[in-house]
Amino acid sequence: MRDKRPTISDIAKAAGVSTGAVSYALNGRPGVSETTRRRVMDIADRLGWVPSSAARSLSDGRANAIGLVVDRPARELGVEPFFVQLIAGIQDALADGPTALLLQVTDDATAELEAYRRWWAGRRVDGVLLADLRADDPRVDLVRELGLPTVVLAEPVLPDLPCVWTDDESAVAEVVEYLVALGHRRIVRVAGPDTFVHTRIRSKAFTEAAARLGLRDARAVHADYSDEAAARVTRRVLTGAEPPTAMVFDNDVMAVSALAVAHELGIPVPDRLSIVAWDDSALCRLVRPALTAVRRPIAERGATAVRLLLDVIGGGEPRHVKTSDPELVPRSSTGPVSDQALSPRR
Amino acid sequence: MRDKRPTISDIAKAAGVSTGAVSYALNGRPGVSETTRRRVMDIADRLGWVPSSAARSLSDGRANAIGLVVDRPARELGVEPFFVQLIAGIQDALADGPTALLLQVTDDATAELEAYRRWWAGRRVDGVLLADLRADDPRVDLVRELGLPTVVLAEPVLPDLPCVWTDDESAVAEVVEYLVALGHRRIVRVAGPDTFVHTRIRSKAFTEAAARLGLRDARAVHADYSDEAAARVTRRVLTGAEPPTAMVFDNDVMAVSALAVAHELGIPVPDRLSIVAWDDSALCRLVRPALTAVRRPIAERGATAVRLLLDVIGGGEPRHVKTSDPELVPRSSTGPVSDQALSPRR
DNA sequence: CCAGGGTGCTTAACCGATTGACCGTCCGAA
DNA sequence: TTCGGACGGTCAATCGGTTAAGCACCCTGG
Repeated sequence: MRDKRPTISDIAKAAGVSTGAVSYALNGRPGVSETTRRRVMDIADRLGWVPSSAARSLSDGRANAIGLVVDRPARELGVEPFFVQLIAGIQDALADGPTALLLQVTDDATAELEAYRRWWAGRRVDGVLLADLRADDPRVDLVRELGLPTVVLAEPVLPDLPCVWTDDESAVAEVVEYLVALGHRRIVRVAGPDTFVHTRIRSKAFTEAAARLGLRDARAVHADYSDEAAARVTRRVLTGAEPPTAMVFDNDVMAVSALAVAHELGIPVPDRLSIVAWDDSALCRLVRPALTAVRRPIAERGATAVRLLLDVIGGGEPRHVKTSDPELVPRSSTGPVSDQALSPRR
Repeated sequence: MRDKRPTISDIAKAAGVSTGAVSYALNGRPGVSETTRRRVMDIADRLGWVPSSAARSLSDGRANAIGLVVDRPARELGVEPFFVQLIAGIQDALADGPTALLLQVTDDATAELEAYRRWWAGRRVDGVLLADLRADDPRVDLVRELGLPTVVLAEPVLPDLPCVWTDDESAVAEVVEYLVALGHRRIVRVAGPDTFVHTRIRSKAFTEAAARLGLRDARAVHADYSDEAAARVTRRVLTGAEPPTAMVFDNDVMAVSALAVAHELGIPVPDRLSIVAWDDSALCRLVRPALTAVRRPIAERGATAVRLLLDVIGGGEPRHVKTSDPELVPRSSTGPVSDQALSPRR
């Protein structure tokens, strides 16, 4: 069976006009009569014509695709719903346009840089999305150097690149206030790596909120988002001197992992330990006790980022956009401080 | 700043030869001297040249991309690690080639068909991967009609399309034997929708294994992979007459959901109920008790499928490929039947 | 000395679409 | 009657590669 994907010259032949006329007709540009336009469009429809993206790219210089590189070990990826939700949101914004999503999953920062370079030089994408911004992120320099249209999923820390962000700061404050209202004073935050911009921002907000509320025993420790690291850290914290009565985790996986550790140590949740997860997910809903979590509008963020990127690609001004605010979803893993938890055990 | 992405004509100018010569040189074809070739390649390197994928596609007819449509509601997606693992495997096989992955996430079967049509007609992809095969799947007819190179992630039920599959049948048998060895006789399987080919295959294997081992009380009920449906079904089954002592779930989310239900009903796991999950994941590892699960080589399957697809695109013969076998990973959610569980409560 | 055959390169057509330049035809106005 | 536009097209260049065909040049053998 021969390839029967029609081209405009097939249409031109069928309509008895030149390919130029067909192009004008199909793109709704002046230069052809209404009669001819209708005839051409009917034929195109009948033949199931779809413009060759390669040909179009070549002549108008647009790839009609945007790129996303997910730089995270596959194992971790499977667990965390973050990227999947992000991608769902991206697709939502892309759904009825001609633009496609090019995805690369890698576990190597150099490969990520290389991907951007290849995509841009090979004209495969018109722009890219940058997730998980780090301090002094080399990707930022790269996209600047390349002149590659970019939208960054991060707080507006870069003046020249458009950022799409969620107000984590106030959410952190809200969580701390919520815990304090429940009577907690010894709160430990298990943060992600300090290299991430959002980690620093949350840390700063955490420290400030603690100071404002007069908590002297609030502190942060770092882990790498994995359940193993979280388990290690949690065990150390809970078996150390002056164990906290509440812990806040920077993702859902670590929180669930901590839940298991508490279970092993015979520490009842929430009676002697309250747990809050960052990023809500089915994971949080499904475990027992179900986890209190901060739900961020991740899909919305992806969609917003795409719209902004398409705008920038189209020549729009780069600007920062804030999404709707995170929401604290209280479930069964948080509760008032019990007398038992407050009294130092001996 | 002007666009500085170089083309072969930039290279040609710099090297003092024609673009044709440059093309021969860069593609390792005869027709240029070794000296010229080296000079051209050095210049290309220095300029950071990458071939324009559009131009290449246009002249050789290859898009250098493959497509994957994920047709699943975003909510569900976030939970199940299946697709993410699949994508990770796909990327692995794609990593050092020129081929990219085009991803579409949708929750609408018609949109999926439309995507294949558009991608193929628009020459955006050279081939596609089909996941979650259903009985009488309309996608199969479509790819046949289009002549679109395809690899199906399913048991080899289609003679003309290459399939990449995992031996679920023997895994089902293994699970049943394992449970029977622990003393279980009343086993309920909570399956996915019967429209999926793999559901039917597992169901058949389950029935056969039960018959072979003389279980009269083995039965299957259907759910839709969601935690809600699983909770509903599990509650009904566990509170009904002759509740099972073991349940096997078709994915991890449903198994975790059942764990929560058992917890609520005060049914200890594994003392009075054993639970087995299909598809291992961090979810299974992190909950307490940790779930016994059947681990399938999902990433391997994705990688194998890609290699097969690239082969088919390159003109290779379509053939069926079996991946390595699933593996039963025993954890704490399964155990011997207790006397308590066997005695009908009254 | 010349035919024959590699080398090593250039030329030009081609892939499928877009688009500026150009060109008949017809109509209305002067 | 003739000139000027508007209308409705065609033509050809262009995007960045690939590749068949052609063409100098040099070496070799007879």
